[in-house]
Amino acid sequence: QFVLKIQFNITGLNSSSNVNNNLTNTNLNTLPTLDESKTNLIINYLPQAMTQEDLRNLFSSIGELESCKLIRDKLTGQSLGYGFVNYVKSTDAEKAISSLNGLRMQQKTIKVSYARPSTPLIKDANLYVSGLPKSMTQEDLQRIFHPFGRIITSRILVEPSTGMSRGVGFVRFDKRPEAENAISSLNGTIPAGAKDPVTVKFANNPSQKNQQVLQSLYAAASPTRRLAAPTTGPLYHQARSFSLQPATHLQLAPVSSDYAFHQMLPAGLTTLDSLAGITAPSAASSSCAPNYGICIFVYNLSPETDENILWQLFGPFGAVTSVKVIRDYQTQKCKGYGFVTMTNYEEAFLAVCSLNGYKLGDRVLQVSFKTATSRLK
DNA sequence: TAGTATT
Repeated sequence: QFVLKIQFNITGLNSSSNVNNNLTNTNLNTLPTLDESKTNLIINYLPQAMTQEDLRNLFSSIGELESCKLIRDKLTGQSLGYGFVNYVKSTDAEKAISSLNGLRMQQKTIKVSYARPSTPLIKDANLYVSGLPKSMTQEDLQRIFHPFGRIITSRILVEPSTGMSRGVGFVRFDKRPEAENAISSLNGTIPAGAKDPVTVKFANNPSQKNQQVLQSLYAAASPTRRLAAPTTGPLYHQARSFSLQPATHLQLAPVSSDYAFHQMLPAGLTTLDSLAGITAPSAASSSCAPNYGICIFVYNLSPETDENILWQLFGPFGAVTSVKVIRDYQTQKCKGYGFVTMTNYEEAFLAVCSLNGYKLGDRVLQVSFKTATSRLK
């Protein structure tokens, strides 16, 4: 959006050769959305379950919003844990930073800061660093990397129980070329005082993580009931035919259109609702407050189940708008069931078909569209 | 030897 507006102004300049400079500057300065540097905020480390509406509610308590967007994985619909909030007034943006940065929500501490102007150069500038001496601190890490550019974030991962360094960390640079230079200069080098060389490489991005989730779920599936992933290729086809395929057939590809989905329906059936044994409510009549969507009932979950498990199970099948683990009020342990709301009927259908009977740990899940009696089971 | 910051 930013780039387009700049080009528009350049075009304007070119098309009028006798343009008055003062007038042009005035035009630039009065375009309200041209300079978002003082109104547009990036919100990081959001809790997984936080929705765009939650984000809007929280930040609009400070002042009027021009826009609000939670960033989600394109494939799974899961929150990527960050979003953007653009205020109408820069004073409100300032207020949001001072009052909401560092706010603790669930297990996270959110970060509120000005969003950098979006350019292709700031993408993929995050480095994964391993082989660090256990004694190295975040400050040491910054000292080593700072000659190569502006560091946006850095972190050393620690063992949660002991707080000891795990010898790995991340360094995010402002610009991709800075990260590239750091790799060229630092990868394979031995830090002062250390014994072993460090490995410096680009960090995996979220879509690669999703592939890992899919693969681990697939690998964990019981031999008698393999998990089908909602993608094109052999695996997707496998889901349709409910047949077993060797694990080596696992292939991940962009989510297909549903062109072939109906091909798997038994002869004579033209709608999903008519499938025997499936009591699927229509999208319009099924809801899981407070989110509109198709609600799915998941039964036989272990007491340790948390929301992340439901996101990971259902996210690969398509857009998931909410998950809920029903917990015992006293112990806060899962009571054995939960609900998942999905946006698209066919993705929900495939998830139900694929996950019903799926072996999670030592339990066989029962997954069905939510009915009036789901809670009573 | 893996958390999640650019719409």
